[in-house]
Amino acid sequence: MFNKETEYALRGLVYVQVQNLKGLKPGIVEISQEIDAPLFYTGKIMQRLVKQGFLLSMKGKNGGFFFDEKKDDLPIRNVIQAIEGEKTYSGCGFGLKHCDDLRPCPLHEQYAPIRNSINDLITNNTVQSLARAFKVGGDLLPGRLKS
Amino acid sequence: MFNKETEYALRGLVYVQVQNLKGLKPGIVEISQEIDAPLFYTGKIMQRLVKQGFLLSMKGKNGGFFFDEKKDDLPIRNVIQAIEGEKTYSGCGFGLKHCDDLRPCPLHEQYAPIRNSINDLITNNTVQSLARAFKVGGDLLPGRLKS
DNA sequence: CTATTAAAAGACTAAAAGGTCTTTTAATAT
DNA sequence: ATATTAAAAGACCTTTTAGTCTTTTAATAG
Repeated sequence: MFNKETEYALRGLVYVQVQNLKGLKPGIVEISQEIDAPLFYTGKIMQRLVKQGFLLSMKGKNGGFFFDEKKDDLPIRNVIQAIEGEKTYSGCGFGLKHCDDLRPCPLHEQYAPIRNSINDLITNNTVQSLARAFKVGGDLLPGRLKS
Repeated sequence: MFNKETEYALRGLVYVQVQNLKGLKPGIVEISQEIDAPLFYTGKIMQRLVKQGFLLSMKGKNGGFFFDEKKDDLPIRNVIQAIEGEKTYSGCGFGLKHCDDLRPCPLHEQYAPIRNSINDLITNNTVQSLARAFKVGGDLLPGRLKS
């Protein structure tokens, strides 16, 4: 569904938020292990996300990644778009530039509602709501974010 | 939705079938122009499709690509799978290896029905049904397969 | 103040996807 | 038979995605 970078980014962000809820600021080594992603690649990705303003980080002892609690919840759509670009889930299912309700490609009628559902899904789910969803029965199952 | 090769393959196959219905066997130059794809890349892709048995071709004068009318209609799923592999539209939306109804990832409940719809779409639509769908009001609109 | 810790920066490599081009093979019209 | 046409084969190139690693910067605990 998503490319690798997006996958790692989403899993990383959700893991950070899960730990933040416990008052912890995880670092790259911990994050990469828990989300089952390559160490250095995870580092690069998390750093890009900080530069893009999705979350904060601190260097040095007791450093790590964390969310600014004053900010609104972060829809995963924002992350996906920042990584994969504007085109995501807006194009024609058949790859035609000109395809709409007036001049539909043969797949349009069937694909349009699917595309809408995907858009709803990535708009309505946030890093925070997903992190909360991992707490089934009040406790986070270990290793759940591993691929 | 699909990668470039799959897009070109599907558009190419539908174009061939549209022309076949008119008793014609288009060649690579014509196909690549009509589906708005790179000439040599289109050639390579069409040739792979022939080697995989999806359609037939003839060399030399009056040569070109065409479908074996004795064969069943070709679901686009078969083409997609041959190009993109088995994994297509079967994985977890969140990229987790272990994600099912029993141990769902936070997106599972929302993504599962979408994935099912996509699977239905690619199973039920065939190259032949799409080619017929392009004939709106009995006549094929020109340039409709251009991207 | 300094050793340690951990993120930031950025150079580099590998693999896959996307695309180009030339040469060879085969069909057929003349 | 042969010139012409068009697919087949396959070598190459470019870009993007994925991943690795080293060096630098900054925070803080002692």
